Amino acid sequence: MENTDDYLNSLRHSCAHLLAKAVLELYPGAHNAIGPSIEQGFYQDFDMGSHSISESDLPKIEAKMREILPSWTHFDFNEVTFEEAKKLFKHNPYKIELIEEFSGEGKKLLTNNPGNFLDLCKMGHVENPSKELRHFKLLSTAGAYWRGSEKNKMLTRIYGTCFPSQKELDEYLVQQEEAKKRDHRKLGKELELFLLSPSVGPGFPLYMPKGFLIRRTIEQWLTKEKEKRGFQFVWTPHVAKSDLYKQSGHWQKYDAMFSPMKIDDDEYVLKPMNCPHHFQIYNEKPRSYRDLPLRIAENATVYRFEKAGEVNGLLRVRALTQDDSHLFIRHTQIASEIDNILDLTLMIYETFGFKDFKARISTRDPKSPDKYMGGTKNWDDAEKALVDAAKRHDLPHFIGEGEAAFYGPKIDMMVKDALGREWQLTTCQLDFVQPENFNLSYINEEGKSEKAAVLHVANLGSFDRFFGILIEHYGGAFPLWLAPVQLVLIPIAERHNEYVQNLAKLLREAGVRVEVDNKNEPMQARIRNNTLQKVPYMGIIGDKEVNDACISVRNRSGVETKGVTLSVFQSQLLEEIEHKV
RNA sequence: GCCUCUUUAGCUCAACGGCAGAGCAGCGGUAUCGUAAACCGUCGAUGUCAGUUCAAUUCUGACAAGAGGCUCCA
Repeated sequence: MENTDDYLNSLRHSCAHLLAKAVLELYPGAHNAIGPSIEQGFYQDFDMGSHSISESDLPKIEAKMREILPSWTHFDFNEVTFEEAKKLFKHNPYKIELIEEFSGEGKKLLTNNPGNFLDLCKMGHVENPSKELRHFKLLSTAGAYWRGSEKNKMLTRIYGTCFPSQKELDEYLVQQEEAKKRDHRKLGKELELFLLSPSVGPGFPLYMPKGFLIRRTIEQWLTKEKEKRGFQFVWTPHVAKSDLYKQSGHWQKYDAMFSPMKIDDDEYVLKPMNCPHHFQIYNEKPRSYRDLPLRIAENATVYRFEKAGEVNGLLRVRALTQDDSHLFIRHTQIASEIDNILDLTLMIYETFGFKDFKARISTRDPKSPDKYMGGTKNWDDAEKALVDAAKRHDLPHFIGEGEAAFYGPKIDMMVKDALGREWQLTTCQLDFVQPENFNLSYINEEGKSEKAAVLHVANLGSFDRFFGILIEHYGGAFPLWLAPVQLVLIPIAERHNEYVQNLAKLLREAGVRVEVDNKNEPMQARIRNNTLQKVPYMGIIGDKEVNDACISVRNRSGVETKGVTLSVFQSQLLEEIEHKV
């Protein structure tokens, strides 16, 4: 596995060099910046000088690459000195910046040359590009800031991919096309789940009846599961005084708040998070150690000023509803509470059949320890607690060094959408700072006041993003317990209507979401329509069913079961709903 | 916010510097049918605002909305 990954990386990194050469030949004056191999292919950044390129130029560039390729029989490597390197790349300001940086870090400076194109480069190439690099395709262009910083110049990035064989390349491209069909924005429209209306505003999704039914079903189920685990639910308003966020520090540190508004003589904001509200509830009376852990939960809508270019379907919105909770705990309870949170999270993921996820544990940046508040001992313990918890739960995890918030480390679950982009769902953050800011304390066994620790937890993350991911995960074919319409009854002819209506009433009373499709269309058309709507079950009713008091069942995959007894059918449905499969 | 691209009917797509065309959906009929599309009729559109032009949906610009992307560092 390791070896094939290495080879794929070499292949793609080599291909990025080929792309650089082709673009530089076609567009004199352009400079290549960096061109790494990435998970699904590679990219190469360019400063295009006075030129600009778009996706319509890709075929031309690809043709140039194929023209150059036969002359690339091997890469020549050389180690060069700082002075040599600066001389060799004097025309390219990006390479010069890299040379100076690498040299400053004491790294070796390496160049490669496949024959006619000298580039600064780390190692990792194929042996014979002319033979191995044949199965590539340029995919898209994009703007990308030099080194990812908005302060730098925006470069032109070209994305492409490369595989060892044409078959693998073709399979990848087909798979990408298939993935687009699962896009939650497309399915959301086709299945009438949610709406993004320009009149309401970008990032402010509206849930249609079917979408809201699914969301509410998840919400009700999760609320029950949390109550079983000792969470107490609250409700807090969507607007609060700015001063509240000044006290929490968000006003100073958090950049996604909407502009404040004035009410009477005070300044108010739409709430971007619920923590300070829940802290008010905690502080409403003196707390005893016997009250802890105190678990306050809220399915709370918050408002965040996400950048216009970042807003994306349901995955990044400006009005989102978190399944938020704040756990007020003693420091000795950290490990066990994190265990409980991970247990619940894994139970949720298992219920929905999520398998491809990993945990990211965000820790301090060892280079700048002064950035963090809360005491070294606390941090050491907390980071260890998170890693230990991940290990205890056999979670695939990695450390995000330097990614912790200033107030504490955290553990997040990362999942991928249909197009392979990674999103954070679950988050569990330890916090030692807000207890200081808000004096969140309790009286211990000895009658003395101690500071609580706070765990900020959102198990789904937000209902919105989770729903978006869920739509793509199921490709719109929701399991029975979530399906907005669980069963459609299709009478073959008008004379079967009465039987069907009675049956619908019966099943509805038993708790099944059932509809009757008696539109003036042939049965085949109605089967097709409901299949396209991904209704889990259709019940076909004709003379035979009416006479035998039974039902003919067809599922959305086309599997038919004829002559099913009504009582058997009903209990099968109810059982499937109960088991959430 | 920035880069590139996109915007024609509810949906999917066509055409064109000179009357905007179809399928599906909707609506009105006819047909009442055995497991993924019955038939006939009918309604309906060039994102917004400017500019160029005899003429703009088409060309140009601004705005709006949408898509992909913005360190998985030589």
